[in-house]
Amino acid sequence: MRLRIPLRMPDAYDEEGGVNQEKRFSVAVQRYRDLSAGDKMNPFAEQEAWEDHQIGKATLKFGSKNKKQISDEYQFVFEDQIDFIKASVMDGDEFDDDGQPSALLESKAKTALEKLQDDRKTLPIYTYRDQLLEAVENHQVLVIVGETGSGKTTQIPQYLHEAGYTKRGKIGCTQPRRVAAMSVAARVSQEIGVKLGHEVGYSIRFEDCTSEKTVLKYMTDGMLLREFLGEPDLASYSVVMVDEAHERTLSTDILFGLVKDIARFRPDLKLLISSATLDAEKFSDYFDSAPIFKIPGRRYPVEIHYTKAPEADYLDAAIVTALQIHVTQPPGDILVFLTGQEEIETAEEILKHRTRGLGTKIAELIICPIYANLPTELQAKIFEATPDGARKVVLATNIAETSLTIDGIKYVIDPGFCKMKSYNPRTGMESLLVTPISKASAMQRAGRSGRTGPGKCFRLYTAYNYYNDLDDNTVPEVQRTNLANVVLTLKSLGIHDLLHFDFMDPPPSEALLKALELLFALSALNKVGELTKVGRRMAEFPLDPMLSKMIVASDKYKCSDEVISIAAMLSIGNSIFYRPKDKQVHADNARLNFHTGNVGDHIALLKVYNSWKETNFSTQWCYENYIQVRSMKRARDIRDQLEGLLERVEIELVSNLSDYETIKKAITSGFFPHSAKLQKNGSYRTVKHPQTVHIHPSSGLSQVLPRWVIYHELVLTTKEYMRQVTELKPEWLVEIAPHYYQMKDVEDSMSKKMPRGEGRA
DNA sequence: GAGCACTGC
Repeated sequence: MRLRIPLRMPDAYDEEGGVNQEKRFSVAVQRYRDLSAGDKMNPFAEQEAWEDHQIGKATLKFGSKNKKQISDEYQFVFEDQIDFIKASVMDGDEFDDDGQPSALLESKAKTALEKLQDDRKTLPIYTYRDQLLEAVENHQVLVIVGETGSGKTTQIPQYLHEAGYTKRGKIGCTQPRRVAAMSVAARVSQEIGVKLGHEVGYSIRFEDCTSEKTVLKYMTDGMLLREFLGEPDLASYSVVMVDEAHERTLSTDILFGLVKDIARFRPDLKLLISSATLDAEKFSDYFDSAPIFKIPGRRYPVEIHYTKAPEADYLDAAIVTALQIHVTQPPGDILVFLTGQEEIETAEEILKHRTRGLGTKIAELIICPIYANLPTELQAKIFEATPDGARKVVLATNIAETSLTIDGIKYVIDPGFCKMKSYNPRTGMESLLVTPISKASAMQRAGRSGRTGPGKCFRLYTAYNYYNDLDDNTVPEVQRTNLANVVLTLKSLGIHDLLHFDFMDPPPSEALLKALELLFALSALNKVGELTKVGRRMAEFPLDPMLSKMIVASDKYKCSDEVISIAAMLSIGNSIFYRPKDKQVHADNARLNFHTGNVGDHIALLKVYNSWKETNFSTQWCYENYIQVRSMKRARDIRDQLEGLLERVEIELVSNLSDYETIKKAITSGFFPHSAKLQKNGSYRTVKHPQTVHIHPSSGLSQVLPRWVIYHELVLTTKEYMRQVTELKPEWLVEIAPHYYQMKDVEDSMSKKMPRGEGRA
């Protein structure tokens, strides 16, 4: 694949300054000019063909005589406008029946409502309202292809409501993201003129904004999956719409199999599968040749530019292209897709350095990094309006592909890579790899430049690369993840033959078998693969099975209070400690405070949580200890939810902070399959499926090297690492999991040969 | 003595 040559260091430009830069620009401009002037290849052809295809199909099927004029001021954004959500809720209050509405307020509300109703009629989908209702009437399952801006998400549930479908039950509409579920529900409640949470509501984790009255329910796909557990036939729903199905989230894929199944014995249930991409045929095939209903979108044209030859270093090419756009192109902000935090920081430094070298020769370039782990207050910068005469360049991860929308972007630079998680079921190891993106993803990125006006996308790869090297679609998550939790969920829905579960794209059978094997080891399944009582209790928790088992076991060890805190901290992953480049020593010292006594990483996490709690959840405390506030708040939410669930599985909330050993035994009850033993050379060997691993350097035990450890997870980075490690007494393994370990597994043959100074902490 | 794409329950 592509080679990365070392970046030219900024120093190299010190002496030559602007002159050199100008040379570079003209060369870079030429690269594109050659292409766009060339007659062999039309850089817009792909986009045009695609749009023709989209509009052509709709025209063909339904005729174009009623097609509405596209309105230029149309720019309603569905997703992730946190500011928008807040505004919407405040607008919604205008319709509140809060006692004594003034005459002025009433007339204002009426006008606003009328305007909203007028707006609804300008949406592309409005033209197809009657045909759509007819299609839903005549078919149980319908695949809907609708571009962003078609209005499908807000309008289809309303049309069905108006047509009377809510008399027989709720209409549920799933979204892959929480913010989308909230903001769409807010918008629809405004359009109908009801208070959010009454007739129109949303349901996401930690927040159920619905009531008895609710008939239009927007929700995350994961939330509908949890609802299946309490209502396996979805009896309270008359319609289920799975929106953004092309994103193929893990939950969406599981929902597909489940709704397809219940549709067979519930002929009254209507199913809408809504996707924004060209692979509608695949969805149709999966749902027994369901008809496809196409609705044209509404967006601005985007010019696509490719490089003439492959770029050896995409980061350098991206920086050059950004500067080139800045000096040659009309006003409009730039969005650059990079793979991760480190790359973004590097790009930021180089860009700053190069523009500084140019002095006043060019307009101001405002550089805005954005990635999920960037502290919230720094993220806000990308939403600030660009001052006149200046230009903004946003350096983003994939977060900007679907999760957030930035106004004013006119240019997109797409190097063609992203970081993707993969899972090896044989070793149980996860890794994050820089991988070429798919064509679908490239289209999505390009579209980010055409939201508020015509845009341009510069792809840092060739047209040949695009057509021949990129996959059509991203490998669905279900095929590259640990399935332990999926299998537990399906088992608790009474689905036994998982190897024949009707997945649209089946995961490797090895991954399913690995999950089954684990659940059996955890005593969640019996020998014939049925859920045990332990398994049913575990399924109540929205956690990975080993964490759930650890909580169930904490009942016996009388330390559920501590264990749910540890589970919450572990389940938020690797983003608790904040380690800025310029204060690494301080950050590391702060972290060491929680490791005194070599208690292990699990107990250290417990100490972090409890210390924060003692400060009454102080933000300041987090800053002082280099801890991410957002992660801690999330841990608190999860912990609260887990505490609520304890009652459901009849576990008493008991605290036993004085005895770390019992806490560690509870942890071992869930994580005994993850045990490892120290080798002579300081590495470890996993006990059950032997492989060589190491304690991650961020662990409090990385210098201590206990003889026996249990670990939370294995990750493959530069080495095979165990992340989150705690010391273990080998006899616990036989005591806690006699079905899994025998004495010979845990006999300590190396006690005589232990290196000096190492061994038990 | 390393490295944290992005969601979701």
